[in-house]
Amino acid sequence: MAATTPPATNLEGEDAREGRSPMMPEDGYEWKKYGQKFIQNIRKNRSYFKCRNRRCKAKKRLEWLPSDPSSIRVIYQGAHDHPSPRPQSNLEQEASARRANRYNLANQVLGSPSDPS
DNA sequence: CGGCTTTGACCTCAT
DNA sequence: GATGAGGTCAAAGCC
Ligand SMILES: [Zn+2]
Repeated sequence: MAATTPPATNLEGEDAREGRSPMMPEDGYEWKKYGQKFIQNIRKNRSYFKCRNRRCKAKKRLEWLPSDPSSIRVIYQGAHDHPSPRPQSNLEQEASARRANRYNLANQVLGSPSDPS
């Protein structure tokens, strides 16, 4: 194999930083990731997000199976002190609000592709 | 320069 | 009293 060591052609690119952890799901707010841990209790991966606003105590956590990173569960904790600086989608925005109303003002669970229960 | 992401270490609570 | 799990903060690196 002559070990050519392709210098320029970065074909194999280690740029494959994708698929590791779910990207920041913009749901209408800005979040800052501050931790990630594997929960043994449910055998799931958990990502911890905090609202960009220091005044806001709203937190968000992403939970997904290491075997199925496609299905992500979003758990919102706390409430915001400021309106959404990021209009997401009239349709989804209403849906989100409706869901929150159905569950709690600070404790909702969203399913990724298809919501289970 | 600022801001965000990632990992490790540290803290706390329950058993 | 110690351990494990869960949760949070800080520092470094990168753009
Ligand atoms: Zn907020």
